[in-house]
Amino acid sequence: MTRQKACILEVIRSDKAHHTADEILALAALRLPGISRATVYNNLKALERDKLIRRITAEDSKDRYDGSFIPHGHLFCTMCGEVTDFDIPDFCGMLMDYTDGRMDSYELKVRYVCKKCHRDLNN
Amino acid sequence: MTRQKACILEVIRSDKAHHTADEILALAALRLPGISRATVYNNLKALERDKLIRRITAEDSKDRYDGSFIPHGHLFCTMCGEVTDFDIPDFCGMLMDYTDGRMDSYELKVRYVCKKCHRDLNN
DNA sequence: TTCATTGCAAAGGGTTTGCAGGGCG
DNA sequence: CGCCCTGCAAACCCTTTGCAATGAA
Repeated sequence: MTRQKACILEVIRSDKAHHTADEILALAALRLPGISRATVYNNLKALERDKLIRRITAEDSKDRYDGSFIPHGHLFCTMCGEVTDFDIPDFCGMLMDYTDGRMDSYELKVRYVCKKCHRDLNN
Repeated sequence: MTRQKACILEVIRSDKAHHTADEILALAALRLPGISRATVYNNLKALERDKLIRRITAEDSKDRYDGSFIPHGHLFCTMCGEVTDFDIPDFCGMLMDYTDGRMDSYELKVRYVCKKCHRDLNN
């Protein structure tokens, strides 16, 4: 665990946002000026492999990183863009059953209309 | 609807596999020799916009395309990269319940080790 | 005719890699 | 001494774009 790796992990964990590699580089550079892009990518890969962070493949082809180790999905409101965490009790267990225990991880995105926007629609 | 566009759509629909743009180019070229990479990408984008195909953002950064309209998730083998359709009975209904009927669509990716790769691991 | 579409090649953009220098056991 | 990590730059690879030629309506 080098200073760089610790810093990158800290950056990802200290913020609920799901940052891109580039954003992580910029944030890490505030504390460790001179940290290089390659180091960020190296460590993101290593941290993901060690299950300390999760990679989210977004729509725009830039990967994003999530420091939460608790599996959960995301609700995307198609009207206001709000993103909410989303949990189905024992969804992991269900997927484990479906894959005969061969599941590694999952990613669930649900596009919907949030309560507030739905209410606004009916006014 | 040009010959090229029809051919690309036909290639995607005539096969359950989730092909990459490159594979689609190769398959389309069997029928329309000389079809260009740019044309394939142009049409994939147009077809996705018109909801005639679905784009799947895979782990390896190559996008894949799916001609099926029926909602379903995808299993990604972390070893061989194969992508398979995946259906949880009434998953849509379940998400509808969770969102009070406000769900629009969902995307479910499950990383796992496929049967074949799992068998190979144990030999 | 008219204008979107094609095909070619070059550019783009995120990610990965080769390699020399450095840090730590 | 050995090994892994860093940082830099160049390479990679998939995808997009600029532009002249083509073809569908």
